[in-house]
Amino acid sequence: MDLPYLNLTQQLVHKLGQAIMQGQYQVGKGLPSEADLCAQYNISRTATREAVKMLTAKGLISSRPRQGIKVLESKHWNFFDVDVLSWILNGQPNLYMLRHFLQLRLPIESEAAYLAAEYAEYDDLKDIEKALGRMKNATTGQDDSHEADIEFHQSILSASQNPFFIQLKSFISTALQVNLRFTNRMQAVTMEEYQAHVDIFNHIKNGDSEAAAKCALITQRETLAIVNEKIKRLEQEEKKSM
Amino acid sequence: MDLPYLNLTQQLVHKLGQAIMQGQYQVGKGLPSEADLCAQYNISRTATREAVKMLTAKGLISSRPRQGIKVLESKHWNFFDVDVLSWILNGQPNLYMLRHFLQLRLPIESEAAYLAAEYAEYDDLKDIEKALGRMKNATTGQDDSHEADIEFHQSILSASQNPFFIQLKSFISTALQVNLRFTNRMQAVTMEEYQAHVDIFNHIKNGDSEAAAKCALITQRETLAIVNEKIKRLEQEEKKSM
DNA sequence: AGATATAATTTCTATGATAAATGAGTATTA
DNA sequence: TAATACTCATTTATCATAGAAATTATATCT
Repeated sequence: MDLPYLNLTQQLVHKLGQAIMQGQYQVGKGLPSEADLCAQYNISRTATREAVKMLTAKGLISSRPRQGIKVLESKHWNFFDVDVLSWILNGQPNLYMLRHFLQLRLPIESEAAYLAAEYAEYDDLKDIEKALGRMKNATTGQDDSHEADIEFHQSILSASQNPFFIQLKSFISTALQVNLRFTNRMQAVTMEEYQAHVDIFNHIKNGDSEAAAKCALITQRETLAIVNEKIKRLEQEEKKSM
Repeated sequence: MDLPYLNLTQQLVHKLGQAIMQGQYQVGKGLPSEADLCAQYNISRTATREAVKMLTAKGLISSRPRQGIKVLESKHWNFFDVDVLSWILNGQPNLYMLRHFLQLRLPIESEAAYLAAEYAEYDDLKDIEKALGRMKNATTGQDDSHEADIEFHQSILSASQNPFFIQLKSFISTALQVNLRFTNRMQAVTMEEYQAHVDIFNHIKNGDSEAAAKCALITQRETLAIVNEKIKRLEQEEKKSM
């Protein structure tokens, strides 16, 4: 694997980030002081402080004289930061989290399709088409269905020509990986799913923004309905066992 | 004003952040080296390095030995970070940026209304109602229309019970301020606008998620249409003058 | 009781020194 | 000549130490 070299500061950033997401340090309560962190992780104050600053920049903690280092409330966390997101997912992903993801993806991707229909350029359409090709191959097991799926969604976000949607590419990509963890296998793309994606592409190509958005919305609402159903069953079981 | 105390590190973070957004340092090209920054801003290496780390955490720059400090491509920037966003807006807001904002707000706020209709709790409804009250007063000039508007949108995001939507509150709030800068005055809320908001609230209260979403969507599409029209006219004028 | 001063704790800032990573240029070798 | 290995200069990364500043708790005084 092409794992990048991480310097001490970044190592600590990741360790602390994960520790926070695993609930190792409670919200509002303090982390160890600067000096204690140095001792615990056996690194210099410089590196420790820089790590703290990076986590501060991501909205996870605050650090002030006398008060020490505190975990902030989750509403301050930058969920759209790829690091933060991955720490959360590696921490304690659950069905509720998955639902939250889907609830956000649903409107975003639908509107991205809408915008793509209006603003997509030639190269964007080529990219979407390419992803569709991979997806078709995945129906017969000739390509990785998961990768193809991600590529399709990303290409539509790119086609929106909107920097905010483009920024969300990494967010969506990460979100799709959680999805995978729950579905938990290399499921082949069904012919139905493939067809739904083809439909979206055609609407985009024809510049029919309303149809593209609607089509994308329906697909996602179905996925969300499945998760909601799962949660419902889960909650009923919990109720029974009480 | 209650401007918070900013330490040297954070001061530099803001200065550099704004400088980058104003295009003072070109993407791909390097910023001054660590040592030069110290000299230019007359602060220690410690503070300088920590500022660089914070900007790195926000995706604006990268810093490596020998290579120095470089501005990353904008696709790496964390647009959803409030600091980054405000730097962008203070940098060079324009109609295209405003359109990008609206394009994102549109699906988000619509779906937030949908979710609010499904998941809002008693207190959430109270908050929305309170914001509506302020908005009504704003129609007769008895309250600040801008503040009331922001409060309304925020309360709906909160009611969604989804942490991602809740995180977007600060984003939306900042975005609304750009909007204000373009409309550029304390316009009173019209009775029509107020009524549209009341409708959304009623749908949420009745748990009619589809209607709530649709209602919110329509309002926003209208706003967006106005901006699109403005841009169109602007582009035609530019064409003429060439 | 309330205002004011003092003290203790923790981060913030500054500085100096050394290590490590990186890339370019140079020499070496097949 | 081309590929490889080596050296060197540059820049950030890390460590260590010292003092300043901010914040809170406590004690003191009126």
